[in-house]
Amino acid sequence: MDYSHNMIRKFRERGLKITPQRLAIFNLLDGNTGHPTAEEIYSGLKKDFPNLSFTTVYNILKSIKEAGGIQELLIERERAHYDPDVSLHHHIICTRCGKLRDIFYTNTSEMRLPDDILKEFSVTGHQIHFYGVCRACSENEEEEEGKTAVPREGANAN
Amino acid sequence: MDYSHNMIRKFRERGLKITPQRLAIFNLLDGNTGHPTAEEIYSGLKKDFPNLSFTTVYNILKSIKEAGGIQELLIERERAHYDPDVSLHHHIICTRCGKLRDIFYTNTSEMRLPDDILKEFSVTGHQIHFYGVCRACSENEEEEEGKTAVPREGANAN
DNA sequence: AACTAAATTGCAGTTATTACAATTAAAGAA
DNA sequence: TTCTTTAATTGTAATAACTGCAATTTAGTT
Ligand SMILES: [Mn+2]
Ligand SMILES: [Mn+2]
Ligand SMILES: [Zn+2]
Ligand SMILES: [Zn+2]
Repeated sequence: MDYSHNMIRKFRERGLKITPQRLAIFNLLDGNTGHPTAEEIYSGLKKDFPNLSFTTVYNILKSIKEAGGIQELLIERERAHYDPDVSLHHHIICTRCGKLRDIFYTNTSEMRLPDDILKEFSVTGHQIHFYGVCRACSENEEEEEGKTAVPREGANAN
Repeated sequence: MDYSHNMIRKFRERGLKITPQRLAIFNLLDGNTGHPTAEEIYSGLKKDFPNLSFTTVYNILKSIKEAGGIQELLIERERAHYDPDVSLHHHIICTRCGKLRDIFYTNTSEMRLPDDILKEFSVTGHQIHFYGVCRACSENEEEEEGKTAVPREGANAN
């Protein structure tokens, strides 16, 4: 609710119109910690907007991003995930099943970049992505391995 | 040279054959700090292997990655970049032109993850990506803006 | 109610990556 | 060296996420 109102305000400030599709996406994103993909957002709205276009979803996400209302997570090759929480936090994804979780990181060691980088780039943001294998996936794997080989402990490299 | 020999050894250990295409990719990657894409690797070898297949490039990159010889950088939506330097360092990319640079980060504040994450995931790695606008691009932008509006200082958000 | 610029829609592209079957070739044995 | 086996490479077709664009609709204003 709060998120939606903020976005409405931001969109108005930017001279963008408030359409039902935009409102619906604001509402879908509001408090959403699931890091949805464009496809998931599209599916989520399809019931209420039977002839919603994918193009519209992409357009709206682009506008929201430009207004600072989401971050686009480039954490897996196949597709982008969208996160309405633009505060400082990191993410971890299971490279087997794609399970994606927030990491609210306490160790606030300020990212101080080397001077030559700061001279060459005007930095706008950063993302920290962790990769791993989740419980469920490593247990499944053990089972499958078990048929032919000796099961190992959960730790294995990417 | 050293990189190639290591990769040859690693491939042998894993029972993989040493083919001319594989050798050529090892050599292309050896000491390569340019973070090439699959397409750039393909083009780089095309002179020596006129009927090299893209599939081969992707297959070989996959094998090298599985052998720990490269990291795949998922830093921009469009394509993956490959980095034969698998030691701890970060990257920054210009969101306008795609210029991609290493950041050798000194501040070694050990990434200590929250316990609930460590309980749920067996972590295999992480990547830190910075986004920004490079000198050349922000200067170009000023020029273009200058035609209609007042030029600003270099700092602008994504 | 009428107007107009902007948003949405429906498709048709684009592009990186993957799947797969047929051909070729590396590596080890004879 | 030649033979054999098995994996690697090739060529091509498929996939899937995203983008471009022209036509239609609509939000916001008068
Ligand atoms: Mn998040
Ligand atoms: Mn690098
Ligand atoms: Zn998993
Ligand atoms: Zn640039």
